[in-house]
Amino acid sequence: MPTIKDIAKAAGVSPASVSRVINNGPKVGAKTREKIKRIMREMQYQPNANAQAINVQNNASIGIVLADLTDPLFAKMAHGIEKIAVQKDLQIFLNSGAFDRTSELNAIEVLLEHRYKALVVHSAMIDDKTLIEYARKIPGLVLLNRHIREIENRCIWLDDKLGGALMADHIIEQGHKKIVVIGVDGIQNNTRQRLEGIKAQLAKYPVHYEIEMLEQGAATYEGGEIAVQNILARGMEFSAILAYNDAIAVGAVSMLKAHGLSVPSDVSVMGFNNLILAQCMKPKLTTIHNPIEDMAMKATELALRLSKGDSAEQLEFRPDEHKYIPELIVRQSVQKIG
Amino acid sequence: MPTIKDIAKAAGVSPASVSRVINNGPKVGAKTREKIKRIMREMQYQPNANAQAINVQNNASIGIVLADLTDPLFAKMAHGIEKIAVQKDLQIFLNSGAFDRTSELNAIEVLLEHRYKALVVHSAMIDDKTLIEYARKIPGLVLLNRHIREIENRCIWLDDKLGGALMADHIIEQGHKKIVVIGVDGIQNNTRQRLEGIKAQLAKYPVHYEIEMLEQGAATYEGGEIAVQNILARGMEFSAILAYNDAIAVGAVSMLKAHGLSVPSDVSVMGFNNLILAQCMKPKLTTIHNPIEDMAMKATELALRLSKGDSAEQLEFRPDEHKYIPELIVRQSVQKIG
DNA sequence: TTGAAAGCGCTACCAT
DNA sequence: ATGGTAGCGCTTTCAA
Repeated sequence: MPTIKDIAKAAGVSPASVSRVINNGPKVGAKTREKIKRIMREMQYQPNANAQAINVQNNASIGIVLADLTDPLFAKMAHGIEKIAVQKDLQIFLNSGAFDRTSELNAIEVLLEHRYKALVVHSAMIDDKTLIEYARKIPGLVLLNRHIREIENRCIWLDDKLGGALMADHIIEQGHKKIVVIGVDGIQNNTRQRLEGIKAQLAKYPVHYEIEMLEQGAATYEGGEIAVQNILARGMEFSAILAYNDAIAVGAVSMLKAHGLSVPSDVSVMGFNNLILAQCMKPKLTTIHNPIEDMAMKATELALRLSKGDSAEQLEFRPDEHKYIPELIVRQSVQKIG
Repeated sequence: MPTIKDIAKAAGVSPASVSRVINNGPKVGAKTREKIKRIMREMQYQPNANAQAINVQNNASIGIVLADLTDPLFAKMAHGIEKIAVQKDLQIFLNSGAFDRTSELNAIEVLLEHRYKALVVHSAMIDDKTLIEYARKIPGLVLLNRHIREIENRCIWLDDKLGGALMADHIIEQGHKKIVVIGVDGIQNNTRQRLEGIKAQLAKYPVHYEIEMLEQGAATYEGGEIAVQNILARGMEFSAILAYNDAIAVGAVSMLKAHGLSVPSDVSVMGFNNLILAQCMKPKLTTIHNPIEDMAMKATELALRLSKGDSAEQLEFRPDEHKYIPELIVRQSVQKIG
């Protein structure tokens, strides 16, 4: 693999000139430039990005950490980030945390060791305190899909409380009084926020509601099946299920059917996120739209801006630009009762 | 940001010793080691991966290129690759090609510039010739989900012909004679292979079949909807649709319904890949299982092995270890007719 | 416009 | 067990 020196020698010039050509720098004569280019092509020269990175401060690419590659929401985030990257002609380097605290931390560390300056981090398992420290230490770090008050100017998040409220409102309007919420465990506070939103909203109505919270492991189809099995096994009474996401909702519907309960005539079910899944389901899933792709784009732009030197504090902080609004999507999985 | 020299100075030792400690090397006294470790912690030392990479030949991490982050099949690939990475305690760096030839090429180049030695490439848009050149040039490059005869010892692929044959067999057994195949355009030869498989299989039966091939853009839900619209607009007659993947199939089902045709009583539909989507659908989708996760794991292991110096030619090539077998999954979207 | 040379942060060899 | 030091491939002054 030829180095810059080999090229220089072959072209009869100095390494400095070759470097200038590589970087499209000025101060190289036209014919010299052409000659060097030709030789580079002939010798199949390939710059060594590591050597370049060691010299220049600035690693322009964007480093991203995603909690879980298997989450379908991931695809949307990745897509949003990618859009910005393509638009600005930047590279993205993705590291996955596999939904595990240690891996997530490791993913961040690796990116830091490679001296990425703009970091979009979607962490589900790292605690607030640690993330705050990171944020303080790394100017270009932005948290996607997470809200930590102390560093909220560095966060892009969904108004989960509102999301919960929207769910509650809809389900109340349809006359439901015995409600089961299926959340997920882990550090993620989306679950808690939404539950708060749900409860707060219920409290506004002058009726007594029974609400059960069920936190179980996986935010997946299988997770939804298991959750419903548990609910049924416990003999709970309920007419509605509010699921943490669409996949859980779909799994729940399937397990309900397996037990002879049909949706929405026997049980109403709501999902969250409004992924494709929700609209191909039968019955089509009533859910909450999550503008995660927009959020990802915003987070990327922010990370890029911050990494360019504008400190977060200098940027005026407008909460409405950081907090995104969920929306109720009414379809067919909720039915009016009593 | 402190360097190795700063640490050495602060600890009153030489950079060499610090380097040894960083790399858990031998030949450092216990107390010296502890002292250096302490100082590193105190000064928040963070190794510079670029500087490290410039010295050691070997970039142990795995570079991966994926054609499209938004393809749900992607999640499975990524997951498979990740499994191996975690197991071997290696980092993965992912670059996306956004389903565009130039981006895919660029993604590979960037990885090469960073001197990644093990490359798992899932390219949909780069032509055979270019990939062959890359494979020849880069010992650790493996192609995932693609079969190029000239370098098949460097490919991990699905037997798409068999996949097509399985579809054909099933649909024939159910008595269908007018069949529409929905493929996708682009360089991808999966479509062609499957079509070949379908046709070859049909030819074995002593009956006349009408088969229409429709290549349209997106391998998505929306793509499926559009395809069915086109089929209907052209006034084609058909009793069965064989879709390129589950998403298309689901979109097709939805559009059929919108036109008053129900599945499977009016039209039978088959998907491909057997993603979660296929089993939450109503009717549950009859489809072909694609063991893409296993394939991804295999590709990663192979890339790793090749990058370690065993040249591909030395490794005995056992086709059955490179060619994966699809499987028919019978559910509810295909019905027996006349 | 061009070249010489001093680093960038780290590793690894050779001494001690 | 430790230190000195010559690179790794590249960029970037500073001189010419």
